[in-house]
Amino acid sequence: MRTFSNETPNKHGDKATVQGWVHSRRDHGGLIFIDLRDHTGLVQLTIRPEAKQAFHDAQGLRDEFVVEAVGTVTERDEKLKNPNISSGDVELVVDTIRVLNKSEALPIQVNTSQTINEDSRLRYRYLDLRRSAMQRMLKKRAEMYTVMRHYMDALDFTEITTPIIANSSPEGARDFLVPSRIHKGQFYALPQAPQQFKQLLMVGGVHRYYQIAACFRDEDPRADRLYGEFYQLDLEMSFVEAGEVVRETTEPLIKKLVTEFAGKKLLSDDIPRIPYHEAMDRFGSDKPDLRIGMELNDLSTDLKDCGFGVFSNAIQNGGVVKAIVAQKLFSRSEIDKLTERAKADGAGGLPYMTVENGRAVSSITKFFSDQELDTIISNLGAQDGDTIFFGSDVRSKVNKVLGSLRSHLGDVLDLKDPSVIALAWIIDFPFYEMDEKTGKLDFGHNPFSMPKGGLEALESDDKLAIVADQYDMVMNGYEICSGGVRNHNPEVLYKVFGVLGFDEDYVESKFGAMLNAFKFGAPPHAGCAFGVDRILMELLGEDNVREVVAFPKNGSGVDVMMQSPSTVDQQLLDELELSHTPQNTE
RNA sequence: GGGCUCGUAGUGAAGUGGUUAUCACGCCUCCCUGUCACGGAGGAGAUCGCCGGUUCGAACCCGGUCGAGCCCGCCA
Repeated sequence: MRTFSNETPNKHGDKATVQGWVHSRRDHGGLIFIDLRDHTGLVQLTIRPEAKQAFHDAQGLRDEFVVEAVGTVTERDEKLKNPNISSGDVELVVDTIRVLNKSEALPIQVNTSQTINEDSRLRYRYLDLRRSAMQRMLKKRAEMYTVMRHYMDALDFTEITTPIIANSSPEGARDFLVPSRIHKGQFYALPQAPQQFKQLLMVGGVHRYYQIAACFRDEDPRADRLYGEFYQLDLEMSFVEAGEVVRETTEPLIKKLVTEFAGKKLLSDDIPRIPYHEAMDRFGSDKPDLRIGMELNDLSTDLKDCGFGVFSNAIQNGGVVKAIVAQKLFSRSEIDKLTERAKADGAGGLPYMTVENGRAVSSITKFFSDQELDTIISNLGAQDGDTIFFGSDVRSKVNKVLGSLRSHLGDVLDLKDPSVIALAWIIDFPFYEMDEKTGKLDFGHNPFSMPKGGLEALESDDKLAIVADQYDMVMNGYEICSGGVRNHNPEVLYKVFGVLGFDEDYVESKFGAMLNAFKFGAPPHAGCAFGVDRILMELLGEDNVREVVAFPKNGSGVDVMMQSPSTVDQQLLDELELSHTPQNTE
């Protein structure tokens, strides 16, 4: 029993039984219309007074009552057809109606197009999910999973689930801990990623592994980052090099998702590989949105002797002067707002020039020679009607400020075409990075990646020059995939941690299983993991990941519907020998 | 932990110092035989997040607090 689905069209004169929710009721006194909704959409029920009992019953119906109606499918008169719903050519003239369940007045309306506060939507997510947009989203996620599974299966990948109750890992994000009842004082942890398990599968002779894996991280969320748990298409391959993962396995899949699954256009069919440092220099970001032009240009050489102290001093102190060109003249107040943003990112200010009649116009042009001004315009290729924004400081700060400004201007100038997907690989990440505050060396990215050059590279003096055999994919400014050629050599793994001052005992205590495994014939292997929530968000044109998840936590890590986290029974705490300091007990 | 923005009937919004806080949707009652966001008449529903202060007078100004969203930190 179902409503009017596209697969089984109902014809004029058919008897039909339909079940669903009352989407809206239009009571004309002597004639009642009900829009009945189920997962396939809407159908109009027409209840005439001749069907005496049904008419009486229909008068008592309210929004979101669950009902079953029996009647006759009837072709509507031409002028009564409703092109807005798929079953709009017909209606069900009802004989009998049965209320399967009633509904109280709703806290949030299902049949409305007005925006509803996210807090209310999440509190009543089961009502929110009844809305067609959310139904569509759930279907699309399932469809995406199917595309992924078919693709991986066809490439001889084996789907293997790895433990959810696992071990705390010392590097990376904050863990969710799970206390052990049997082993007092000890803890499991929910995995941040199946990283170690999948590498152990490679050692275990699994040729190609994948799973759509739940990952758990206790870090503060963002619009593009869920709190607590998220899903990755996690894959790993043995006896391969980077190219086989990147070109032969993941690129065809992601292109298929962009074009066939999402119906969007690729900015370019060839997916560029951009070294990390080049990305930072050109875009001020390691996850650039390539739909936006406006690359960062280095003017340090041209302006090192200029009369503008802010610039020349920055350059003399080892910094840089860079600029981006926006194709718009901004108002004073717009400039002020942009300046505020730049300052929030750490800039001292936001110098700018406009281009009018081929000449630079600005309150600061007086500090520059005519030749310098001409050089600025010609090197940037700036045209009349453009605004040039400058950044001057140490390279990393200029990149950050102008990179952030570039992305923002991409929104302001409407340069992010939602029908276009721009992909890029960012490669050659620094293996180690210097913490600017503490001056200490730390991992730049994934410590399990193979350093390019292996043991030899690790012994070089310039640790910051060591590059990881690692590749991240960027989609429209979001990191959607991270992968690498793994370090399968125990000697190199000891050394990787040794550079940071960790001795062999430490490495063995934290990664003993993997180290041991690598001593028994670990095959070379490589892989990656796609963030499926983020991919779905971008492919569905959403700007918040919570929109593509059935039951997300809110921005404070709270499930306002289920009211988790929550306190637990004392007995449970006693069994685990856990105690806690009570918060104010109201 | 920090910054910015916000908090007004069930929902979404208006109201920037002055009688009884406005509107739309929803809800309740009545009328209505072709609507599809049906229409019409009437009605109920708000301690303006909470606490304190300034003022003759506060939804509005100030301080604090709680909650939400976005961002920074954080996210190998």
